[in-house]
Amino acid sequence: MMSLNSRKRLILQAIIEDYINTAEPVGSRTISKKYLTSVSSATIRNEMADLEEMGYIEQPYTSAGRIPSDKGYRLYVDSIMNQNILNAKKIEYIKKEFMETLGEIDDLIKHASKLLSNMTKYASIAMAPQYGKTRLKHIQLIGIDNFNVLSVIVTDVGIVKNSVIRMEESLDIRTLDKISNMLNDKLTGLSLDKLNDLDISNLTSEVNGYNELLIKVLPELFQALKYSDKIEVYHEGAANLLDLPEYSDIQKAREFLNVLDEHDLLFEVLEDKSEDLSVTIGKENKITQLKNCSLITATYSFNGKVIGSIGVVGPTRMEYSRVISLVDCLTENLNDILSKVLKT
Amino acid sequence: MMSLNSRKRLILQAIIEDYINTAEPVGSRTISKKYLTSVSSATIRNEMADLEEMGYIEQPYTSAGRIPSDKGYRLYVDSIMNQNILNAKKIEYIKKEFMETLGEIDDLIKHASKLLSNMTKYASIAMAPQYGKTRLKHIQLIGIDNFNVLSVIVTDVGIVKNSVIRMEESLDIRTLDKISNMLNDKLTGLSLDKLNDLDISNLTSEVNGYNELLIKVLPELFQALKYSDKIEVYHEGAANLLDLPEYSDIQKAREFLNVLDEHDLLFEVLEDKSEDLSVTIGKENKITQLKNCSLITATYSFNGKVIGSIGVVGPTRMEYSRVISLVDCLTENLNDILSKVLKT
DNA sequence: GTTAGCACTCACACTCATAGAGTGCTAATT
DNA sequence: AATTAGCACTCTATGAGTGTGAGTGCTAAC
Repeated sequence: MMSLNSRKRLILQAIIEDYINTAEPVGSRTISKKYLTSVSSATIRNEMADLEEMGYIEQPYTSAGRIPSDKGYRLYVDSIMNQNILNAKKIEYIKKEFMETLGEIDDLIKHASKLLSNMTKYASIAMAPQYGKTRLKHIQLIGIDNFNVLSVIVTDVGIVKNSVIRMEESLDIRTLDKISNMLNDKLTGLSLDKLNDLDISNLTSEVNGYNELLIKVLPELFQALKYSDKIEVYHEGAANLLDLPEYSDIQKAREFLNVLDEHDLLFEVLEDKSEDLSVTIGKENKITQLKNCSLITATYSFNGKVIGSIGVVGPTRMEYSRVISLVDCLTENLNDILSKVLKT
Repeated sequence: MMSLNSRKRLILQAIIEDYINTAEPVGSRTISKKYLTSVSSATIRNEMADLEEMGYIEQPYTSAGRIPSDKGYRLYVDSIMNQNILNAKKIEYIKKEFMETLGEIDDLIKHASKLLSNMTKYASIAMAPQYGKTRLKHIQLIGIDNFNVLSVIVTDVGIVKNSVIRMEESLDIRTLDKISNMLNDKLTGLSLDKLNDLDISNLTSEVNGYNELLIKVLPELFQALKYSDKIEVYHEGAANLLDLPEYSDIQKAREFLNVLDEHDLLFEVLEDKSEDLSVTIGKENKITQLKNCSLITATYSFNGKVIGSIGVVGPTRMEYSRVISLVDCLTENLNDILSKVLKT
């Protein structure tokens, strides 16, 4: 019976790591010379034939070396590879970068994304906080002048969209405050998603005479909130991938870049990640255009609640160990900063 | 004496337009067959030799056809090409797309950028409104809870950054209103750029006891405003360019994509455009990495004041006429919407 | 001033041979 | 029974050599 004994695992590891470095199919001689010097290439060949039969490696064409299959990478990531230990300098660097970022969460995430692509040399993708899942903390209507009202919505993770509402009738400060207070009373603590489903008419009874604001304007505002969640997806460092031989074929490069420009697809990819850190390899991806790619994503949270995710996209021939440790360290810092910045 | 007679101009036009379509050097026979059927190829050859001597066209190598030089394109754009007339459907389409956009200016610009790259099939770049040049209309401090103050800054073109400020000391609503009012009195009408240079200490005398807010927090806030102007540069449709033969060389593609990821560079490019509509061809670009590209940009304004710009980047072999008319139509609509949405 | 004719140039596509890396199998070795 | 040496075989990548065709510049005729 053919089993995945420890030598086979060593060989698989050797193949994967060599392939990750060189992007060239790995031959038996290379392994016997560079990795398992005590064994002859003939022996390695036999083992490789077995590994191929088991589906962990494949041959691009007859009499070429072997390259890892998605299944091979999966085994590697799950139980073969060594954990990469980030050196202190890098950790320090990440910390420092984060400390220097000022501004809102959005900026923080953008910065993190840029940092990630710079450090990994792959592309990074990120979604801004999904406010839908956060709770309303404060809503305030502010009169700017006679006919313009500014609405500001604050959630437990910070500020969200806010917009200027143009009114037909003029409202004085006193009235606006009154309405604000009423809205705060009724709505604070609700998740923004719920605001959408809310029956506004319940509220109107209490503040009569300002129907325009309540019935026409607010629902629109809430709708805009929902919409804005979807478009806040970024990517950075796409150009990095063009250096890799995987994308020396323009056609492939183009296909990949197209995915990055489709915010809907990216959103889909990032949205359904619930684990802390997730590795998706090649065909495991639901998105067809990403079947040649691997994704390493992590979620970031606030108040114990996941509010978004960020990650790295690259070819399946990715430096998993290195990237995982980077993503891990980065999100740790990110979460840290978030909890500090947003602390109530 | 060699002069740029009207036949030479026709030939130059033929060369440029054929080259724009095919990306292949254009030969004398092609021109005599497709464009100037009444003249023989030999004559065309003579004229082409002249055009080359004058610097309007060049030969990639001996005995190849001719391609336009930057100088040739320049002449073409300035005084040869026919103005493209957009068909009604396209105009309608642009109008419709704009009508359906809701949300803030930023979203509007992003949408416009996307629209532009989709319609032109080149890449588009855009900068969000430069608030620095706009005037403060309203500033408001809102207490969210005991230790968090939300500051909102409204300008004459809409909303800008606003941020939650965490305070050491608790401030009640009354106090915040008092400070808000004071700030409004003093600051309304100033351009945001000026806020930075402002001597805060002037203000403190009037509201004693709240030094933390005024001296420590506000300057930081203003600083953040300045910073945020720079990073709001987008690009869309980079992948479009990969379809062009100009970028079949990965190296070139990579170089170009890098520029797009460098927000500082893009900012620089977009910032110094003051004309209504500007065409920059090849080496006319200051940015070295764009010396092979042409740029067609336009500014958008509000209240007669230019607040940002948006444009198209592509190879020098660009469909100038078509793109110019699109950019023109688009910014016209954009300005239109802006003036309606923001009308006070 | 224009055109036909012609020799010349050069990139590109194509073929073909060779080298080299790697395999799988068999037989010998441990 | 597991390992290894040896060998024939396969397939790609590389580079040289060749032919083709588009295009030119020049000259001489119209």
